[in-house]
Amino acid sequence: MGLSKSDLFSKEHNEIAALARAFAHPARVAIVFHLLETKDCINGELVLELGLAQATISQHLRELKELEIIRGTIEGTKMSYCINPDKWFEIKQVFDTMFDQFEQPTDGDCC
Amino acid sequence: MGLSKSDLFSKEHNEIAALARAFAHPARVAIVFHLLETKDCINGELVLELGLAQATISQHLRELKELEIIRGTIEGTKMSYCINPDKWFEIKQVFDTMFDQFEQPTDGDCC
DNA sequence: TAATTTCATCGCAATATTACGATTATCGAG
DNA sequence: CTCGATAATCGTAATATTGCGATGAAATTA
Repeated sequence: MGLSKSDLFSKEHNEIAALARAFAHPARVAIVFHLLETKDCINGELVLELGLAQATISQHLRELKELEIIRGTIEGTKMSYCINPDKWFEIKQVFDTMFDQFEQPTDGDCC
Repeated sequence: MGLSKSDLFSKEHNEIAALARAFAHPARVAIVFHLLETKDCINGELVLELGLAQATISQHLRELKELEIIRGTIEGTKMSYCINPDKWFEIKQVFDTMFDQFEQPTDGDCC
């Protein structure tokens, strides 16, 4: 069948998966990196930067926006997008916590 | 059309996306968390833990294994999986670097 | 050796994602 | 108000992902 019976999994696991999904496509990674560098951009700029159609980029932007990773404000006839600092730190926190969960197996080698 | 014209994107962006994909499904997140906690587990244990079929979990394990996030060794008729420490730290590094790329917009508010 | 246990793989169905052309809505310029 | 520019949305095709039953392979046990 299809996708994720999300009620099988804990809220935490579902949330991490949802956040990871945001970065699970190179176009969205590229968009985020572009925003990290220029801290201000428009859809059209990205259409030139990446080689994707306007509709496609708009769709990726919407996904990032729905997760509140980015914010957009209308700037005349253009749009200005930027990283949402609060969410950015929240995500960083979530992943940091996960990565720090790992303990080196001091005793023997496990496998 | 379909998926990612991965040659449109930089090697770095593709790699981040591939790593993020590993965590982009709650079942895989749950598996990783289970390994983080018990640092040793078998497929069958996970079938009880999560509510998925044996074949499904085996498939998720394979994806994690292909990315070298986990390793598995044969233990009699069972399998013993564990986190791959080297890869774990590498991934942590990749994400840390990305998250630290963000600079708070000191001057004005951008959007 | 035959039965059992455990996991991987195959093949397929169901669903999600990605991509894009076409259309629509909004704003600024003339 | 009309036109041009810009980005969101719609509809749809192509592709990827998930999930699982059935089957297969390898080791253990009886």
